[in-house]
Formats: sequence, C-alpha cells, structure tokens
Amino acid sequence: MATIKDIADVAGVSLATVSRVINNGPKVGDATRERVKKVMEELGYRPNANARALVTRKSASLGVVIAELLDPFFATLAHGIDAVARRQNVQILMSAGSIEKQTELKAIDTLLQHRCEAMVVHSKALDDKTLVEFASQVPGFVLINRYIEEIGHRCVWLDNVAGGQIMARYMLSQGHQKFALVSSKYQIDDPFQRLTGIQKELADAGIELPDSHIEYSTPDQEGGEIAIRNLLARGVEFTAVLAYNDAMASGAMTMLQDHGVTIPADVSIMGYDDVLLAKYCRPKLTTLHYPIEMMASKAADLALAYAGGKVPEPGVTFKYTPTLVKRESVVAVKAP
Amino acid sequence: MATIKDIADVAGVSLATVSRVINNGPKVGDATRERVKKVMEELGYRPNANARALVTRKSASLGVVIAELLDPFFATLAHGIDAVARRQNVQILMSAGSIEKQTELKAIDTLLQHRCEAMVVHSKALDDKTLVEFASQVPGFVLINRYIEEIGHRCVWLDNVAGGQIMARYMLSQGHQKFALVSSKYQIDDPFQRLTGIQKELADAGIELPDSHIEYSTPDQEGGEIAIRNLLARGVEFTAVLAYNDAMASGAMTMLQDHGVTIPADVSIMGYDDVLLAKYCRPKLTTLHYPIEMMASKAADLALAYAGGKVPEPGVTFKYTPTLVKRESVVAVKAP
DNA sequence: TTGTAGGCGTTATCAA
DNA sequence: TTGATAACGCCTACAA
Repeated sequence: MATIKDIADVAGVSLATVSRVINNGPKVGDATRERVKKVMEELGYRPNANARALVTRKSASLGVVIAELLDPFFATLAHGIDAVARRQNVQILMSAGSIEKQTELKAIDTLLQHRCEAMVVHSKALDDKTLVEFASQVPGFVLINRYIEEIGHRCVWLDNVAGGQIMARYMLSQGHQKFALVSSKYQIDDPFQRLTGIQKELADAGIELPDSHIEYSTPDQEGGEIAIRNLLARGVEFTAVLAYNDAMASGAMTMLQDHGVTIPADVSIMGYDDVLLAKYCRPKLTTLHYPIEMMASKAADLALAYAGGKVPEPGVTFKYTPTLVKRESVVAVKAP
Repeated sequence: MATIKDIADVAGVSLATVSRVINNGPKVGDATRERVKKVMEELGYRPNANARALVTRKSASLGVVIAELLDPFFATLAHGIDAVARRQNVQILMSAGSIEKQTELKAIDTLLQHRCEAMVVHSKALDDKTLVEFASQVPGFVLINRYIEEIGHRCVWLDNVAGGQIMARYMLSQGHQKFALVSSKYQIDDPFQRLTGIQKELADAGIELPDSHIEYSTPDQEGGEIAIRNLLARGVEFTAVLAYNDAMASGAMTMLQDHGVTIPADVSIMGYDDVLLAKYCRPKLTTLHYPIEMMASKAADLALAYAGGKVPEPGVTFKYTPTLVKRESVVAVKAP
C-alpha cells in the first residue's frame, strides 16, 4: 500500500508537503496541492491510522465495552453509540463479553493497549475503585448505566429507584393491591434499586410485599416463565405483576396465558426497558421507557468531548428518568 | 503511560531484551526475564498496539462491516463474530451503517486505513467488481450473506432459493393452495432468490401465484402489517402467508388477528430467519432457521485464517441451507 | 511556500 | 544471552 513517501516521490515534493495536503494544512500552493491530490488518487493512498495514532497520540476511535451484543438492550445501546461515532467520524473498537470481572477488565485493557482515549463502558462486575482508577488514566472514560459519585461527571445513568416508584404508583392508581414481582437474580445494582423504589411506594400506600411474592430468575423470557410458574406453584395471589424487564414480562405473560389467565383482564403486567419486544407481544406491553439509545449517544458525545480536552462543568450530572409507556397490558383492577 | 524504554531503563537492560520478554522470545536469562516482568508489572506497562501494528504490519484486529446493530439478525451476526474474536484474542473494529454504496465504501475504507487484514463484511449495495477488488487487496477479506463466484472461497452464504422451496413445500404438504407473499421491497438479491424458490416449487405443484398476491414492503413488523392490510383491501384470498422474515411475519400475524382471523386455524403463516422474536410471538412462529451465528463464526474464522496466510483449498465453498423449524403458526388447511 | 530532520513505541537484524 | 540500531508511516517544529 502506498505511503506518504511514495506520493512525495511521484509528485516530486517532500514528505512534509504531502502531509500538509493530507491534513488540509495551510501554506501549500494551489498547484502543488492539486498535483499531490491527484497522485494520491492515482496511487489509491490511504493514511495509515496506526502510524498516525502513534505520532499524534490520538486514536480517532471510540472504545465500547458492553456485556452482550445479542441482548436488545445492549444492541440499542450500541446503536446509540454508533450513531455519534459515524457522525464524528471515529472508528468503533468493540469489546463485548460477559458480566464478569476478568472479562470486563480484559476488555478495557485491550482498549487501553490501542491507546483509545475515549471509551464508554458498561461495567457491572468491576468495583468502584477500579473504575475510578481507569477514569484517572483515560481522559474520555465514561460509564453508562452506572453511577459513581467520585466521577459523577463521567456517568450517564438511569434513576432506577424512581423507575420502581413509577411502576408501583401506576399500578396503585389502577386500583391494584395484590402484587407479584418478577426480578433478576443477578447481584447487580439495578434490580435492587428498582425493588427499593417499588417497596418504598408500596409501603407509602400501606401495602406489604411479602418475600414470597418476589421471584428471582434470569432476566430473559425463560426466567419470566419460570418465575411465574414458581409463583403459581406456591399459590401466591396477585392481580399485578411487575417485571424486571420486558423479556421477563413477556415470558411471564405467556406462562400466565398458558395457565388460562387473561391479560390484562385477570392480571395486569408491566415491563421495563421498552425494547422492540414490548410492541411485538400480545397484548402490547405497558412498560417503562429506558432512553438507552439517547443515553448512549450522550455518553459517546461526552467521551469524545472529554478526550478532546473539554473540561466538565463542576457539578454536572447525567441522570435520566424512565417514563411510563401505556399500552395494553395494564387495566384497572376488577371490583372484587 | 510507560513505554518499553521506561521498562528497559528501570530494569537496567536494553530495549531489545524487554521486547523479547514481552513476546516470550527465546534467549533471555531466567533472572533477567523475571526482573523485567516485575518492572513491567510495577509500571503497569501495556504494549502500544499502534506501534506494534506499524512495525509488524499486522493489526491483531478483525474488521466488521454490517448494516445495522439494532436489527436482531445483525445483532446475531455480530455475536457470532464476537465469539471467535474473543477466543482468538483479537479486537473488533466495528463499522455499522446503512445499506448504501457510500456508507459501505466508507466503512471498508476506514478498516483499510487501520490496516486491518482480516474483515468480514456484509455488503449488499456494492457491486461484485468493487468487492473483488477489495478482496485482492486484503488477504482476509470475507463476505457474509453473499456469493460471488470469482471469490467463492471467501463467501459464506445461505441458499435462499432452497429456502424459498422449503417454505413452499412445507405449506403444500399441509394442503395449502391459496398463497399470499409478504416480501421485502428492497432491491437486493435475498427477496428475489427466496421468491424464485417459492415460485419454482409452486409451479411444480401446478399452482399459480398472481402478482396481486405478492406485497412488497419494508422488512420489519410495520411492513408486515401494511402488506397484509393491502392484501386484505384488495380482497385477496389466502390460507397461507409466506413472509420475507420473522419481523414481517409477526406484523402480518397481528394485523390479521386484528381483523378477526385466527392464526393458524384460519390462516397459516411462516417466517424466515428464526430470530428471538419467532419464539416470543403468539402463536409461536413456524419459520426457517437461518444459521447466521454459526455462519458468522465461520466467516470470522476464515477471515483470520486467510489473513494468517492460510491458502484456501481449491473449490471449497461455504454454502449453508436454512432448516425448517415447526412451531405453532402453521397447520394443515381446513377441508373446504 | 517548501524541505529537513527528529521522534512516536515496537520489532527485528546484526553484532558483540 | 544481550545490546545497538535501523526501520515502520506519519507529524511537526524549525529552517530555508
């Protein structure tokens, strides 16, 4: 592949001149500029990004660490990042992996080896200290879906407690009194926070939520099915189901239907996230919209900006709040 | 960030020695090796991937060009690639974009700038000539979901004609005679090939398929809804619907249900792809399994192998065939 | 307006 | 077993 030197030789100018026209630098004669451009064209010249990154110490790339490409939630996240990457003309370095300490660590490490100075990372397994440490090394280090006070200006996150409250409040407003929860069994903050919000709101309404009304399972459709099956097996009574996410809600719904209960006439059900699936299932899922695409774009913008030298305004914070999307899976409770 | 030189200085050895221990090179004294390793550890040394790529002319990364991260099909594709990338320890350079000439061109160009010598690309907008040209420049250039005879050993593709035949044959075996097609309006090979297969099989069975029974729309749920609406509006009669993909099938299904037709009792319906959605919708979708994850992994393996100098066995080909997945949306036609 | 030369962090080739 | 040293392709003062 042609190098800058080849161009220089053919065009009969020096390396420096070629470099200048490549970078639209000033102080180049029009005639020279044209001639060089022509040669570049002819030789099919492509700047070597590695060489460039080496000397400029800028990688023109955006690192992304997510847990899983298949999951619609992460796909949407990635999509939001991709949008700004394309707009800003940077290449995406993608490191997927599971939610495990070693995997997350390795993903970030690889990005670091590429000297990528902007990255948005979704980490649940690493502890605050480690993350703060990385943040101090990488100017454009931004966390998504997580909040660490010490580096609050680099966190783009969702208020899950508020989310839980919104869910509970809405069901309450529809007259529901008997709740069942279908939660995630993974020991990360999210399910815990959502649960906190729900319990807070329920407590305020004078409703108690026994542990036996909460099932923990994998946060996918199958998990939702299993959770409902267990609830049913234990004879738990409920008219409202609050799911950890849309996939679980969908699984819960079909399992309920398989047992002859009609949604929403007999039981109302709510999801969380508002991924595509929420619109696909029948009845359409009433859920909480998690503006993850918007947040991801924000995070990417932020990462690039910080990497570019922008200093965060003191005290800024990027907290988002989920919003209620009323569709078909929730109705007012029948009079007893 | 610490460089190899820093390590050398602190450890009191030369650059060359450090380089040797980094690359597990031979001819290094045990004592020296340990000392250097210790220093590397202390200084938190991370090799600079850019410098390394520059001098070795190898990028240790795998380029990926796909149209869209949000689409479950592409998400699955990306996931399949990711699996081998992680296993083989290479970084993924992801270039998403639309199915447009300029976008695809730019995506590949960017990858080329990074001197990435292995790439799996999903291109529908670029013509054969352009792609063959790229293939000649990049040793590890592999196409997925497309076949170009000239570079057949670099193509991992699905036999869509066979797919169409399988669909039609199955419906026929269930006694269906009145067909409607919900196809994609995009002018790419896939819908055309599937249609060809369907028509071939139908013709063999002596069944004609009038143009009025085929609707072209966007290949998503909404497109499926619109297609059915148009078919219904025209008063087309059918007991079997063959959709371009699962999303369209799902849309078709709900629209049909909204019009009071019961699936599959009144109308049977088939999807294509077998993405997650096929299991989520009600009734569960009978569809064709597109082994895209497996194919993507194969493509990634191939790209890396070719990039590593492996020469393709003459005459090899990587054609895959979709397989029937019977679920709930198809039943034998009612006796008239 | 153009050219020269040094250096970015590594690897690799020779010598020692 | 080690150490100089020359690339790799590009950018950027500093000179001319």
